[in-house]
Amino acid sequence: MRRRKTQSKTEILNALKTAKSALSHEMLQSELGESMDRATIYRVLNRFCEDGQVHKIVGDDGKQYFALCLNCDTAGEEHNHNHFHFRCIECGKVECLQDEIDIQLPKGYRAERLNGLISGLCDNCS
Amino acid sequence: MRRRKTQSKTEILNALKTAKSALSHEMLQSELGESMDRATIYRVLNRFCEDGQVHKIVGDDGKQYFALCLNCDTAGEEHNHNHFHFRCIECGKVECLQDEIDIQLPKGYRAERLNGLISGLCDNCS
DNA sequence: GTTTATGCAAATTCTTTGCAATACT
DNA sequence: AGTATTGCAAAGAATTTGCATAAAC
Repeated sequence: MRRRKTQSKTEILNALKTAKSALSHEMLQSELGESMDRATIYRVLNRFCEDGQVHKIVGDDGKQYFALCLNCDTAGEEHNHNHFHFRCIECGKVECLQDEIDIQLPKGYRAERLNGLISGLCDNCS
Repeated sequence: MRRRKTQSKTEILNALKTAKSALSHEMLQSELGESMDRATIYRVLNRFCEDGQVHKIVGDDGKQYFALCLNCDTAGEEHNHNHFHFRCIECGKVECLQDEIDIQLPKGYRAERLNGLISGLCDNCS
C-alpha cells in the first residue's frame, strides 16, 4: 500500500514542524481548525507513526503526544527513540530531552519501543 | 478524610500482592469477578495511588497498570518511582525493572513524576 | 481507472461522576 | 451517629471503524 500525498498530511506535518514541542491531538485540532476532521488527524498520525516519521509519547495524563523524528537516530532501517520526554503539568508543553538512555533488560527480553516521560514543571512554570 | 478498611480494598490489595506483575483494570476485573464494580476498582486504585501504596504505569497501549510499591524507595515522606517498567506486547505482562534511572533535566526544570516504559517481548514470548 | 485517503456518523473503549444506599469507625 | 465507601447508571473523554465520496496516482 503506497502512501499518497494529501493536503491533510501536509498540514499536519507542517503543524508538527512548526511546533517546538510535541502536540496532542487536541492541540493539533485547534491549530488546524475545526474544518479538519478528528478521525483524519488520528489516522494520519497513526500512519506517520507506522512509517516512522513521527513518534508517539503517551503522557501520564493518558493522552498521546506526537513529535517529529528530528534528532532521532535515523541511521539504518530502524528508528531509535531512546530518549526521554518532558511534560509540564502546568503549561502542558511536551518536549524531547537529549539524553540517550540505555536500560538493561533481563536476559531473554527484547525491547521494541521505549516510552519515557518525566512530568513536572518547566523553566517557565516553576 | 480518614480512610476506612473495606472488603473491596482488601480484595484489590490482595490481587495486587499475589500478582507478580502490574495489573490493568481489566486484569483486576477478571481476577476479582464481575461482582466487583468497575467504578469501585477505579476509585480504590486511584486512592491507593494518592496514598502512595500503589503506583500507576501508563502503557503505550494507552491503558493504566497498577503495581504495589514494594521495591520502591520508601525512605522519607516521598516515594520514589525512579525505575522503568516493561510491558510484553505478546502476553501483556507488565513488570518493574530494577534499574534506577537518573535523567538530567534542563536547568529550571523540576521533575515531579516519572513514567518509563519499555515495550517488547519478555523471556517467555520472544 | 484503480486504489488510497477523507469526511461524517456511529461505535468502542477507558475512565469519571452523581447520588442514594451501605458499611466503617 | 457521622462520614467514607460502594453500587448502579449515566456521563464524559479519547480513539477507532464502516462506508460512501473524493482525491491521488
